[in-house]
Amino acid sequence: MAAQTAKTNLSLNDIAEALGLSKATVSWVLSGKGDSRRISPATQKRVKEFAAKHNYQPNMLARSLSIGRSKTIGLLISSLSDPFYSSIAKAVVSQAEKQGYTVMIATSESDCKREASLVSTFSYRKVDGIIVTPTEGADWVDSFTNAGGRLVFADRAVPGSDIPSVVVDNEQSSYRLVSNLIEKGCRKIAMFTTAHNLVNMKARQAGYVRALEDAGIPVDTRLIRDVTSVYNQKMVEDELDDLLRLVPDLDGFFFTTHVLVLPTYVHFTNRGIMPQGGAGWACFHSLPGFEILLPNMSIARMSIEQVGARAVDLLLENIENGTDARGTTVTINCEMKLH
Amino acid sequence: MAAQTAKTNLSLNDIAEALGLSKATVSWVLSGKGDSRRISPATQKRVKEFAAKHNYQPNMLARSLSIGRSKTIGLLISSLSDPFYSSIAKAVVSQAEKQGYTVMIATSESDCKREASLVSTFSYRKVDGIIVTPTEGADWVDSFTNAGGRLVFADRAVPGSDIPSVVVDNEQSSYRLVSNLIEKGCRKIAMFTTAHNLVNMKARQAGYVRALEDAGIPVDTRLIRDVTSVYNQKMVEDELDDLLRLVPDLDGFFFTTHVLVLPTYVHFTNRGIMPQGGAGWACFHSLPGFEILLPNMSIARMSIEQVGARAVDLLLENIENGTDARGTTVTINCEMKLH
DNA sequence: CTGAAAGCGCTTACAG
DNA sequence: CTGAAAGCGCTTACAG
Repeated sequence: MAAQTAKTNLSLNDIAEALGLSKATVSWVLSGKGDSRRISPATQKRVKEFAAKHNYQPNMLARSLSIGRSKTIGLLISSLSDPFYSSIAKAVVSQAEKQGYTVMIATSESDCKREASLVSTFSYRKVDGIIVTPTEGADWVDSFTNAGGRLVFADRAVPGSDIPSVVVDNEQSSYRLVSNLIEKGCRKIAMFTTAHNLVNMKARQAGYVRALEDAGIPVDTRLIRDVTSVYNQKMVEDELDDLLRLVPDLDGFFFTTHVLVLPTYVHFTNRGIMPQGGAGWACFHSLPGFEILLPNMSIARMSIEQVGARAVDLLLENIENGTDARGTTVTINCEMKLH
Repeated sequence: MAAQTAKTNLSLNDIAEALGLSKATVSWVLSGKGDSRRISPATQKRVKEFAAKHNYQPNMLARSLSIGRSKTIGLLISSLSDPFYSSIAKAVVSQAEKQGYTVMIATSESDCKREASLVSTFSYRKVDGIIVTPTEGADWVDSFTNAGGRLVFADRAVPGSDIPSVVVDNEQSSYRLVSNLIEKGCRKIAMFTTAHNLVNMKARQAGYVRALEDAGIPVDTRLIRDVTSVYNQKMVEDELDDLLRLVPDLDGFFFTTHVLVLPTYVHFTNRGIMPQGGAGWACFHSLPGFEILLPNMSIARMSIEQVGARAVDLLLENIENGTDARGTTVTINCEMKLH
C-alpha cells in the first residue's frame, strides 16, 4: 500500500555502520556469542533492537561460505510419485528440519546416469551430506566419498559396499508373514512378485522360502510368479490364470509388494473367487484402502518414516562428529499386522 | 583403497596458481566466456584440461553470493504424505531441474505459523523464489514480497490477493461431472464433501449447484453432506446412513474428493448396495485402483503435474525477467473421464 | 570491551 | 590477450 520502495535486506555491514560499530561486534551479538565475548549489555541491546526493527535476515550463503558448512542436506530418491519414496522424503524433510537443516531434493527416476549427475549438483551446492536410495550399479560413490562427501543409503544397501545404510528387514518380515499363513493352515502358498532381481525382492523371496522350509513344506516353483510389468493388468491376469490352472487348489497368497494386490483382487472377484477380505493373503507393505477392502490380510507395514528419520540421524551424526560410520547398517523392523 | 588423503576440492585460485594465471582468466574460461573475452585458445585449453583432470567443482555458494542469484527455488507444500502434494513436488522438481534450478523443499503441515517460519528460512537461504500451496490466512506474504521475494501460489489462490497463482478449474470441472450424471438420468445426486470451507471445496460445491440449477433440478440440502474427519470410518458411515434414511431413492453420487470414495464403496457393499463399478458416481480426482474397482465412475483428473510445472515456469519467468506477474492466474483444466 | 583485517571462493568492471 | 583489485556478506583468529 505505502509507496515504499522494496527495501532490499540489510546486511551486517549496514547495521554496523548505522550503529557506529564494527561488523565483528554485530556478528558476535547476533550469533548469540555476545556474552561470551563480553560485549556490553547496552551495545547488545542496541544491536538486537536495530536488527529486529529492520527485520535483519542473515545471508546464509555468506555464512555457509565462511564457515564451510551449509546446514543443508541433499535427498536423492528414485521417484516422488511413488508413495513409498515420498514417505521417505516426508520423514527426511521433517527430521532434518528438527535439527535445523534444510533439504534439497531431486529424483533419479532410477536412472544411474541421472543419479550421478544429481549427486554432483549437490556437491557443487555444498550440501553437508546426502541421503540416497541408490540405483543399481551406482558408480559415483567412491569419487564422492573420496572427495570428502558424506553419504547414507536409505531403503537399499549396495551389496559389497560399506556405506552406512538404513534398510528394512525384508527377509525376516517376509518370513513372519509366510509363517503366519502356514500357522493358519495354508500349505500351497503362492508368491507373487515383480522385479525379482532387486536386492529387496530377493530378500523377500528368501524369507518366503525359509518359512516354507522351516515348516517342512517343499518349495513348489510353479507357485512363484514374477510379473514384469505391474501396471499391465493383462500380464497380471495371465500370470494368475496360469497359476490357477497349474495349482487350482492353492490356499494362500504372499505378495512381495502392495501394488500387486489390487489387480489380483479384481481379477479373482471377476473369476468368482471371493477374496474373503484377504483371509489367507499376506502382503508386503500397504496401500490406503487395504484395511477397508481386505481387513483379513496380513501385512508387513514398513516403517518408512523410520527409515527416513534414522537416515537423517545417521547422516547428521556423521556430519557433526566428523565420523563416517563405514560398515554401519541400521535395520528397521516392519510393523506386523498378523491374523 | 589407495592410501590417499581425501583431497578436498580445489578452487579457482588453486588452478590459477598452478597454471600461473589470474583467477579472473580461469573464471572466464571455465564459465564459457573465454572466446568473448578473447582468451587465447592455448590458455583455454590448458585451463580446461587442468580442471577436468583434477575434477574441479565450482563452489556454487561462492558463485551465488557473488552474483546474487542462487539458481535455487523453495517449494513449500502442505504435506508430502498426500499423493496430491507429492505429485506437485514431483512436477516442480523435474521442471526446475530442466531449467538448471535445484529445489529446497519443506512442508507446512497446513500450519500457518510453520509456513511463515519456513518461508523465512528460504529467505535466509537466498532462494531465487518460492512456490507455495498456501494455508488459510497466510500473513507473511506482504512482508515477503515487499522485501523483494518472488512467489507463486500453486493449487490454491488466496482470495483477494494478486500473487500469481496456478490453480485447477474446480468449479467448471465439478459442473461437468455433475452435468454428466444428470445427462445419464440421475436426478437425486448426493454431494459428499469434507472441509467444505476451503476455497477449492467451495468451488466444487458451486459447480455442483450450478449444474443442478442449469438442469432445472432444485438443490436439496439434505443431499449435501460434509464429513469432518475423512479418516474416521464411523463418521463417514453415520453420514451415509443418515443420507440413505432421508433420501432412500438417491440415484447419484458426487464426491468432491477421492478420499471419500473408498469408505463409501465399502459401506455400500456391506449394506448390500452394489456400487456397480461406480455407475452414477462421479469423483474429483482419483486414486490408484479406482480404474480397477470403479471402472464406471466419472472422474475429473486434476493435471497436478501441470500445476507444478506451470508454477515453475511462471516463477522462473519472473525471476529471469525481473517481472512479478501480479494478478496473473493460470487455470489448469481437469482431464475428464466421463461416461 | 571492541575493532581492524584476513579469509571463504567466486565474478566482473576497469586497466593496460 | 591477461591481470590486479574490489566486492558479495558473513566469521573468527589476533590485537589492544
